[in-house]
Amino acid sequence: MSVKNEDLSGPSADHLARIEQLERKIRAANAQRTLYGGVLASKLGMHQTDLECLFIITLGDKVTPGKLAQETGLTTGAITGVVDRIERAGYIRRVRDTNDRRRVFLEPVMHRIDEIRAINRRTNRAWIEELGRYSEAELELLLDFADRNYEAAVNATIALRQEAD
Amino acid sequence: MSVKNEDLSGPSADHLARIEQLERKIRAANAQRTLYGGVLASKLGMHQTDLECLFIITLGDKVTPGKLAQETGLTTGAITGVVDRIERAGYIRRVRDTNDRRRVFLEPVMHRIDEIRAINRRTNRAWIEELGRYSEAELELLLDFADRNYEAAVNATIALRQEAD
DNA sequence: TGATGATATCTTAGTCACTAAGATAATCAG
DNA sequence: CTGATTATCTTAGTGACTAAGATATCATCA
Repeated sequence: MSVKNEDLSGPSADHLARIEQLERKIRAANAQRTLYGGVLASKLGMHQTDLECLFIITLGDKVTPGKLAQETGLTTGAITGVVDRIERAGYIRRVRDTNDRRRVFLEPVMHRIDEIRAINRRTNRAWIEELGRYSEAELELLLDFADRNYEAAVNATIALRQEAD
Repeated sequence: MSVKNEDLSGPSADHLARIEQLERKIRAANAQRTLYGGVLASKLGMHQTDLECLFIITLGDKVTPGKLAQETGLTTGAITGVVDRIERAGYIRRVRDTNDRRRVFLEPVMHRIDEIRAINRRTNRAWIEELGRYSEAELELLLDFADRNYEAAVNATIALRQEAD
């Protein structure tokens, strides 16, 4: 990331306004993506939470119910229900860990998950094309930004949890 | 946005891999921001949905319960409950539209909302600082990207809704 | 003006995903 | 072996949500 500072008095008011605008736009985009997730879930006959959990399962390696609970902030009891429904729908399988038989791995059933990906590719065709037009350098900036945004969110969550009530 | 295409055979495999990586990171950041919203909401003694609705109310101008229902995808019945709770907590006031007395404007109580913003500023101090280091050109790119992402999400949602079941 | 349909919000009844607490079972430490 | 810890599941109860309909206001037009 390049650094610029026209003067030493910190960001200008105009600059600050743009930053706030950026935050609002990101939140608006997030909200819209969340809405899309809800529509997609109901189209698939599943709950939004379940679809989000399924996404986490497909991202991570050897995800367990406990890890799902951590990452989503849901209780382990709720996760049992989530996993039950996703498994019954055929998107994952529970596989006992042979090393530690208390644990369960949530193994994605890829050919079923590809069905969902196919829908996403179809409805996001134009967007994927737009992304393809970004240069390597631009993608680099966006990737770095997304990374920082993620880290900032993690840190903000930790900070908030630690604040005295 | 600049356009680059090293060859005419479309994006390279490497380029495509980066795009997918970008999408995953954005989703991960979103999920983490959502989680933060949940923690913040519970800290404030409110529901996550209510906090999200409050955000929409503060963004838009003269937001009505009906518009809230549209933007969130919730039923008007659910929105009545949301608005009841936010109003009872003192963050908004119901104000009847004098022109069309069926309608209700949800008027944010700014000094109460500033309390929430103060928390966000506190927990996101480092992130805000990081944002301040981006150049105007970089911010421009990020803003444009967020815009496109939002539009793409809107279009994807419409496309998905229109697909035959 | 008065009747008809459309629109905005609220109400009601019922459902089910969620939480909190605890049960179960496996692992680990001494 | 014994007690403490960890991972998952179970159970009971709650309340946010949906679906359907009530209520009130507005718009249209004969």
